[in-house]
Amino acid sequence: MNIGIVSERSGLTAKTIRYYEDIGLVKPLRDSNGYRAFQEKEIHKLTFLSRARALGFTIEDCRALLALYEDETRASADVKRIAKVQLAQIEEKVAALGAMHDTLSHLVKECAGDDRPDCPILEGLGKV
Amino acid sequence: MNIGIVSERSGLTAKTIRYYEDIGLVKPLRDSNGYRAFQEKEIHKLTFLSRARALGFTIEDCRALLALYEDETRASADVKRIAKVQLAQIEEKVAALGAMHDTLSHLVKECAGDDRPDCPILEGLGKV
DNA sequence: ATAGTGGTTCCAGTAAGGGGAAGGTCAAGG
DNA sequence: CCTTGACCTTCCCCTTACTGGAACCACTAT
Repeated sequence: MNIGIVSERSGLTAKTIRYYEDIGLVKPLRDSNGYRAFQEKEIHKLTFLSRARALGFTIEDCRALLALYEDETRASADVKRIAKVQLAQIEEKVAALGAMHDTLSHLVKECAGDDRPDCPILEGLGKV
Repeated sequence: MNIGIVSERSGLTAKTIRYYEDIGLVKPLRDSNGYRAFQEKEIHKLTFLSRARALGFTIEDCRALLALYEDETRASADVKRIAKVQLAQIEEKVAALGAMHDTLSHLVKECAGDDRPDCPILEGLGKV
């Protein structure tokens, strides 16, 4: 599978995919013509990367998560430990998003959608 | 209020706060000694930036959201429109995080935490 | 054969900061 | 009064995670 298809299916640009190869996140094979030859497994990894990056996980977070996916000889105790750390991070993110969601949707509700300039966004956005 | 306090309260580093001033996200006053003098309102903005950035919103997303907060002459119709776009983004993020959470917590559950190398993470992580 | 599309590498630039130097400022203690 | 230490300032370069563009090679189609 060529990089164009992979780009389409994973949601990453070809540029980004090449970059991810550079830094060792994926290691596609090569065809005799020099083209990268991706397999299904690579698509899954890249799709995951696409999502995780959009959610604010760093490349190194992603590397840790992919290592779980990758390492055939892993001990499940390690997997469990790493996964738990990431789970905690995810839960924090969900909570923060939830708070932002509440604030914004409250705002949307309160805002009559008219031309008055007194939307109550101010009180909620950055509450400590 | 000096930058150190603001850093502590907002969760951003002093460096980042100065950078945000550079790019026009905040405009603290200055004391006669040249120190930045922040007000409560600035803390709220910075706290919000801290959270939003950690969740993968771009600076430009944040700028749009802060514009709502900032613009005293805004029409609530505009506010509502922008807020709705952001709400949709947030909902997507929550859904994606939810999927990652399910996958990982499933993994944590399935993984006995022993030394067997067959953790079932593979099937879930990058499902298209 | 030639155009067009899509692949390759490489080099340079951007975004969003971080590290650290060189120096000014303030409060406390001797 | 002076110094010490913590905190502030600007400036410049470094890093991360890409993005754009040039120059060139490969496959397909007319």
